[in-house]
Amino acid sequence: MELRSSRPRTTIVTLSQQAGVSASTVSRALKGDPRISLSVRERIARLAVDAGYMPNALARTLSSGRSGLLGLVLGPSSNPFYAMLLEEVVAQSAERGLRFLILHAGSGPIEDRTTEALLQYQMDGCLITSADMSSRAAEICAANGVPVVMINRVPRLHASSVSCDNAEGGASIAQHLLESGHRRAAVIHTGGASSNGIDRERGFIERFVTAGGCITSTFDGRSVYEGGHAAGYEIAAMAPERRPDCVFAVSDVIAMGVVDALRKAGLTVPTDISVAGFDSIPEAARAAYDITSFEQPIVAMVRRGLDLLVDRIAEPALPDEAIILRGRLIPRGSTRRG
Amino acid sequence: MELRSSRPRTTIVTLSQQAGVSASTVSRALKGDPRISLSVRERIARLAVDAGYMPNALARTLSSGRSGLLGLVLGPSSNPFYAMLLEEVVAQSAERGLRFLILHAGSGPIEDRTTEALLQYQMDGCLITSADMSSRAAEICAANGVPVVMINRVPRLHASSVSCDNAEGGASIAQHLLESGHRRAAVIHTGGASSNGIDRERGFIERFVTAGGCITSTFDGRSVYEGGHAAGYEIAAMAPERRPDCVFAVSDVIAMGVVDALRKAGLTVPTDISVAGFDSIPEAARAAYDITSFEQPIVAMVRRGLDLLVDRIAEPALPDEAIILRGRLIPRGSTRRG
DNA sequence: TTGAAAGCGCTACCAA
DNA sequence: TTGGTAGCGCTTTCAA
Repeated sequence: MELRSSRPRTTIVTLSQQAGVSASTVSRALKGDPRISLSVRERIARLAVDAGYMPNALARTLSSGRSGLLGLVLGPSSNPFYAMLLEEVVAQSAERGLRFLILHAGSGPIEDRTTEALLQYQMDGCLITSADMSSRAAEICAANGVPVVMINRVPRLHASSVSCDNAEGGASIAQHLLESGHRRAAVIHTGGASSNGIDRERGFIERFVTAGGCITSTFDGRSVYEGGHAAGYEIAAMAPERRPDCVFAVSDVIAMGVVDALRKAGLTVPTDISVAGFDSIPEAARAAYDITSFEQPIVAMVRRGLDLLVDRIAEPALPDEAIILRGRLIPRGSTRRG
Repeated sequence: MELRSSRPRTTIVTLSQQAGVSASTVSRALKGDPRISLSVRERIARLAVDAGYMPNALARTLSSGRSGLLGLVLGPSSNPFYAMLLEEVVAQSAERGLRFLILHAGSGPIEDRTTEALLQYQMDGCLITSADMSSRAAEICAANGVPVVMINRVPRLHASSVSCDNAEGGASIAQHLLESGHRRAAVIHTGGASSNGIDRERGFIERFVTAGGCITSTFDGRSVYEGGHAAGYEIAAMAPERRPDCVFAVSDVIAMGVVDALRKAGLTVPTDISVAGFDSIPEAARAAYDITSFEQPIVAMVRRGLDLLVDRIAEPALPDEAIILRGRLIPRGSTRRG
């Protein structure tokens, strides 16, 4: 029964005995209830510090119904964008006193088993930052009345979301390329059903074509460097007169693959061909790549995402909400100017 | 009191009423206790499934003393090595049914507040995968009898650890460079107190110098790309006759910065100068960099780390243990041959 | 201003 | 093979 070998932890009862008051008084005193006289409050606070008292969050959950625990589903952190998202989420949740349980990290699907296991921990809510593969988890959460918020993904059902204006982002890139004289574009999409990728592609194509450009070809970049690399090779292999004069990849990791492949095939970026990406991750911004991109406002996205979640935990009846934040075009050296 | 708006969750009591048995019987039946007759066990199992019953892990904790929760401290995931470690930890812990609470992610120090808050969740153990900045957290865990295991870091106190043979890794790199005719090396370390970085540097220098090479200079790479980049520039700016013929960076991210800086300064890698890193992250292995490196056996490291942790949770009296795994030199194109 | 008591959902001990 | 009972540590009425 007594599993922890060290001395039994100080509990609220220990304290109440030491203080010569009841447990309820200690409970109230510790959370600063003004009904408890100041002197008693102070005395108990002192005792608690001396004893190194630490309330048992799990026991509290049982009686209060709130665990203070949130679930986190993270996309493949091999994409630095998700790694950034992770750090931002952790940093901001530390400030707010929110705790995250890791539900999943990576590109694979989330097993029902995992989701259910986590539900057993009475998560108050769930944050999903993943472009794909998380519908089922969201479903399970929704079915159990656990609020779900998605960052960087527009949900198909039962969830609120925060994303940047992907279509507008794609359009900005198109605009930028058009204005600098490009007319023939290749697009590298993700292949998957990610709403992000689709919106970016759609926004790009619409604007580019409307303004008189043409799309010469599209490729499946599978959201990874290697996918972009393969597409880049194919593009480089095209006859010069049939080759596009610019490439739009729906994410920076893909764009990095494209750039490397084009260079290896002997083409110069942007002289021979321009390349643009999306996300504006630091890796793609470095001088070696210097890729024109569309920056997602990560800090604000995370802030609003946590807002949505906290609000819905406090008031479960709130309707789903979809927040779209404006991103920012960042022209860099990978796209030829005027 | 009733916070969740939806129907009250099915509990063990609900089930026991439906089944017409006691709660204890349900509890035992559900965990397959052979003392309960098979027929009853099956009937209850069916009922549980029908009702969508999900045990409350928190309540279980309260009575059993085990939360099934582990704490995770993650290094800066801007370094892909940590991102890989994260995914591997999550994947393997899913298989083992372990749950992780995020204690920290990033390069900053962990605030005591955070550690303490997490302790309130009665974590059974804590996994630290970070080269630095986590001593205090480990202390607090140790003081509360929570087993700590560190991956990729050798602890100074109260913790078990798994790491690869960093000194041997540095030595292998040195050996490789020596055998291919290099004699003048620059070393880029992390500057910090990370035992990893220090061991790698020490192992490298010892072997290199012993075999007749010389260390021309050392730089502080601060564990980041930019640090390597700055060092690379300084190296490129040296007079050719004073310049080293090879560079050893204690991590691949640093090495990538070095390569980019050298190239930008007009030098060719490896013709003019060779560069080697450590970790063998995919980003540095790509054709654009193709950096010779020393691979850490991540899968095995995580496996053994979880082993250590699980063992110590079951048996807290086990002594601390330090496991060192062998890594593997991977020669690539960034170092000149013979 | 404080205390007593009930109960959150589950486990584990002791009986039967 | 099963049931009853007593907690685990905390919160929260209801009384005093």
